[in-house]
Amino acid sequence: MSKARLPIPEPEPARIFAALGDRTRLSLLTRLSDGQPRSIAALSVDTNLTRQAVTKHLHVLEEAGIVRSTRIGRESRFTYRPEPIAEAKSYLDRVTAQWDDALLRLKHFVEDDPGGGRSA
Amino acid sequence: MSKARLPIPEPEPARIFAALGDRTRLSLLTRLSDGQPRSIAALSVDTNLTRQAVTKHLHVLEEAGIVRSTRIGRESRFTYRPEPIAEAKSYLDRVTAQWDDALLRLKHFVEDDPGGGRSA
DNA sequence: AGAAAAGGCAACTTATTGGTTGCATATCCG
DNA sequence: CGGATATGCAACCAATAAGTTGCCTTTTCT
Repeated sequence: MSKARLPIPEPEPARIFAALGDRTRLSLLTRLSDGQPRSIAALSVDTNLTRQAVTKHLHVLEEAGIVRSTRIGRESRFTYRPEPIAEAKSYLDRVTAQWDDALLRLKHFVEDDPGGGRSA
Repeated sequence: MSKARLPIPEPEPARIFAALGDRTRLSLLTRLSDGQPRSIAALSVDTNLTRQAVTKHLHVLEEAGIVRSTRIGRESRFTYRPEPIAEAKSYLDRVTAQWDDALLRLKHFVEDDPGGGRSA
């Protein structure tokens, strides 16, 4: 039994965040998140970078699972995939939840113990 | 009138995401997000990295505004700051919102035009 | 067929990152 | 005071990232 090949490697949060950690890639992301597939050429206009630079950024996004590429004729179309962004949000939600939980505990501690716990 | 100095540079989303794009820093973040300030030494135990490596990661988090450091006696305490994480979530929410919006438009388009818009 | 359009691939350069070691400084404590 | 604790600072190193240029292949379109 060989391990089933995953079509998409399900990248960990760190890889997703790293892919988002660049202005150019965030810009590409916001353009693609309207659901419209776009070619590299289309994504390269309105940028001062070369087509190859844009290509590299798109590959970074693709390896993070944030976009998918499909070759159609002579062009390759990049399409937004929502799952990794959802995973990133979920991760941040857990961080926030732990923080909120800590605040709540502190509040209860103070309220339930007006003396602040000091025995003196 | 000189521009008022911001105590914290209010980093852009890309910088925040970049700071989150590393396993070690995510690990430090989850430890600090319980609200407890910790010294560098305390954050360096349970890691195979050197203290200086941890220090560098903490500085990256600090420059992204995610933690704040305060020197107390001979040690510097790092404390979690929730604002940048909230900003990151808000950014991802906007991406998701645009995506959802696009899906909704598509749904309406299909429902309002059962012929798919093809005149032939 | 032949030019134009869209990409892929590879080599190369520069800057940044992640990590290390060594040493100096500041505190705390008995 | 003097040792242990906690950190800061600087130099240095290897790997990766960001971006470029040059060239070759595949499609389209007329």
